[in-house]
Amino acid sequence: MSAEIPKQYDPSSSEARWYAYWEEHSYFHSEPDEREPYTIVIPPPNVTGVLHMGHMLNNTIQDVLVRRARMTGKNACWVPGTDHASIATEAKVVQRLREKGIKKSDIGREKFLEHAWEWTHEKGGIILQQLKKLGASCDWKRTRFTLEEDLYQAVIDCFIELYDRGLIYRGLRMINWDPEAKTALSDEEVIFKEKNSKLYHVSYRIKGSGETITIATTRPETILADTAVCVNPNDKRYTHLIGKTVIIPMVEREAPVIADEYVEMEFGTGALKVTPAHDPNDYELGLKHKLDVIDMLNEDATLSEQAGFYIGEDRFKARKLIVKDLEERGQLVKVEEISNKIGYSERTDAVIEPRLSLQWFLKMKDLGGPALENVMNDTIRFFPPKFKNSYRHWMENIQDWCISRQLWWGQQIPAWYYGGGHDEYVIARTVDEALEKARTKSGNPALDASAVKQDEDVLDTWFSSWLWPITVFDGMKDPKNRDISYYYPTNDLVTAPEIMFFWVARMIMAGYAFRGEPPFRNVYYNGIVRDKQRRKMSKSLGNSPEPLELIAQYGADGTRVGMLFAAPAGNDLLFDEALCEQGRNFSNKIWNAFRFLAMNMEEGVKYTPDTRIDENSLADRWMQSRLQSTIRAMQDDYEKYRLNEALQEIYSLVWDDFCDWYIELCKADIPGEKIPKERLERALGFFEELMKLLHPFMPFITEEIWQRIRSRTPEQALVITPEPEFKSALVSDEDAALFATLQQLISAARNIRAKMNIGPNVPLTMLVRSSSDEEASRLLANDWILKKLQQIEKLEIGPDITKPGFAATAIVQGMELIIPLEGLIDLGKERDRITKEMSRLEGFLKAIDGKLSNERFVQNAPAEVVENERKKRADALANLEKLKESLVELG
RNA sequence: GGGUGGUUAGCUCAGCUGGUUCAGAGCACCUGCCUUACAAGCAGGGGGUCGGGGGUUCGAAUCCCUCACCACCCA
Repeated sequence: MSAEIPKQYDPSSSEARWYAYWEEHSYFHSEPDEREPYTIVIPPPNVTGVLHMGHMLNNTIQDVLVRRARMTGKNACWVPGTDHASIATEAKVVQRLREKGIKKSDIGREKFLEHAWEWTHEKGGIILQQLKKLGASCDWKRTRFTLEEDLYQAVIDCFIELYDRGLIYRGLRMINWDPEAKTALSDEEVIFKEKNSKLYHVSYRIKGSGETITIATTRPETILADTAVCVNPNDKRYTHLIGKTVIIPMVEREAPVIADEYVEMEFGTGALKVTPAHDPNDYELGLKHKLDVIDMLNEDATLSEQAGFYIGEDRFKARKLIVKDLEERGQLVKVEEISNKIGYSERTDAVIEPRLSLQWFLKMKDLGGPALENVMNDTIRFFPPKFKNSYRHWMENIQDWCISRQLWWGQQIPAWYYGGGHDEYVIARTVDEALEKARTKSGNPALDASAVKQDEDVLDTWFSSWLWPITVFDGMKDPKNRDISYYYPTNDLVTAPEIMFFWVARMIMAGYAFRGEPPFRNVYYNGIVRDKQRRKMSKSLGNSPEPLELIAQYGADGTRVGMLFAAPAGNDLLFDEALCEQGRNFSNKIWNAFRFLAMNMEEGVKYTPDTRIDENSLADRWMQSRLQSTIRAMQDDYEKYRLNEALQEIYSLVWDDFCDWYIELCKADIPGEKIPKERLERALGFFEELMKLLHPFMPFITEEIWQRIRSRTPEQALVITPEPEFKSALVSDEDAALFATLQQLISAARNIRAKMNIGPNVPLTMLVRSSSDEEASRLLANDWILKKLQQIEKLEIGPDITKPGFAATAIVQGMELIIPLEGLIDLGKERDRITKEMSRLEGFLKAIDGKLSNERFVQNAPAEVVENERKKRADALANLEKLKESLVELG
């Protein structure tokens, strides 16, 4: 097995092979059993989407959690799936049809949906295939889609249930209108962006006097729908005008001047035009002051008949036109440059138009109660907890949720109209049921099927994905089934903070509303992936690397490590390919560690990795102790969801401790000879433990090596191997300290070599003046470690070492390391080195003396602290003395 | 405008309830090395008055106030 192992690790072949092997043996599939469940539901990506960096990070984290849970003996179940992304998908289908010259309205609902399904089947699920490349250990047999039959029905059931509870109503309200997609949006789907705008000052005539009042507006075209002018009652400038009548420019309509404290006196002119149909605040004012409502916009944001002017023109065109006309009429006072926030559609990026519209709403107040309480009391924990604040803020100011969308791609609202009246509808699953209900409600038994017509609109996609943790286990259809009883509540949810309100909050509401239990126990918010300039990575900016190319270049393991290295929970990730490179380098390091051990195997000999150490070897005891401390630290990190720190722990254990020290000490004494069998087996034993700890982060290379170390049955695959147990008895601080002393002596010797230009192969004399005989004997008992890692011709350790005149010295743990420099050595350099060290110590001493000479410190600080300062002082003084001597001896 | 979080080495960050050389890690950088696996490597090294100011305390990166700046969320 020794000869053919390549010098560089090639991830491509092993990744495909091991993923296929895992799938073939169904390691990722879960069925309820007597074990404790561990469940994650994936945040469903858009069915027609492709993998981007955000998905990479999000799913890497989930995979680490799931794989780790699987290795701690839990019945791990990670449910994958996609959502139908109502607006985004419909927009794409509409566009595709347009390219073929087909208009949505021409082909009708049924045909349109055929096209949508076609598109979905064509593009759908690609993203899930991409996740496999990343190594995601999802239970693919459980893959769900929010628009498949069962989940469709679940959403309808949910709607009906909430309607029956009196939580859903149909109402005329101010909503966010997307004129591009021609649909209503929820508040959460509106993105506010800071823009440079113009503030137009327009003067309105006061009826029956020569006076005018000047208002300021950013949307002058809406003047056409003004029905009042409002001032602050405390504003002395305008008091005399309150109750008077103004003439609205252009349309010459009369409207009252009203007073309301809502108006900010400082903004603009302090006088506000009121357009109840086209601004949410104005709408509220309109209700309060019983103003007329004039709707001047069509659904595509062109001006309607109601406007009176510019009919049929786009709103932005109309804006230009009215500004010109006002100017000509002398009513445009001035134009000011300002910056303000403008709402855009999250999906189509169209400027949102506030619009009065008849829509379906869900009352949020009652649903929000338990959802708020159980996050605040940590029944559901947030990582990092700082997000609890914004969650609370949102929850406490929650508005009713507009759940209807003027789209076809989605669950059609189960409302049936039998007349034009506001109240003439029924809620029903089928046309027959609707008819029956309609007959009862209308008192007209003669109604026939042609008289009832289902609502054309569909429900917000989030109105299906808020049920996701329930519906993936068919918990709406069959609330007591085996799966939902076993897997629900799920354990962890991993998602981006951006969708905390869209999705997380609503899932929590649904969880309590339909199951009386939270949907999950913990929410881990991963950061947003940004580029080095902190810009969010996006397709449109073109600043995002292609995920699959990263995987091809650095391997899935390398890419995962690269992402996680930079991803503390809740902090944004500044992605840099160099991190993936580091991950790839780590893969290669592991590979070569294995390669080295494999090269030391004798042909035809069977090696059995051994986790029992050689009790007589300090190196073994130290490595064991380090391993155990790391196991403990990683457990702690996992509990706190500090995955990047867990990764750092194992990275450092593998690279710094195992490769740089342990393997070095394992090497055969004579170059070219093989490592003795038992020693090699112990190294392999450690190596196996490391592979277990590393597996959740780097699943592929660890499985590859695991399977190469010995041949395994499918039951012995690493993916289902229990992670190492922590055994506190095996942690030895004493061994760790002794080994650390030896490491420092070696480092000090290397330092001297480097400073003095002494090559690594030049044999040295090492003299160590210890503080006691015991210390000397402890070190001497392990002198092989020094000799193994340094070319030493003579080694002496003891309290009575005498120092030759020409020698370099270093202080290690209060001991003096002396290296005689009889050869060609630069005395000046050594003198510089010592002088530098002395001045460092003097500075240190000065700080301590400052403390100790402060009487109040000595009196008030705890005795141990004072004592410790005294000891530090004594140590520093002693070290300084030794260095002084050395300096004298150098002449 | 309201809220939240942040400002520590060139970059990204850790540093919990003040006191162990507590000023750290990784990357980058500099120097020297193809030393029995790995140059995608090995060894060694330099670098920060912890955003400014003030306060509490014997003692502050850590607690309080204030200012500046940045980011995010909400209106």
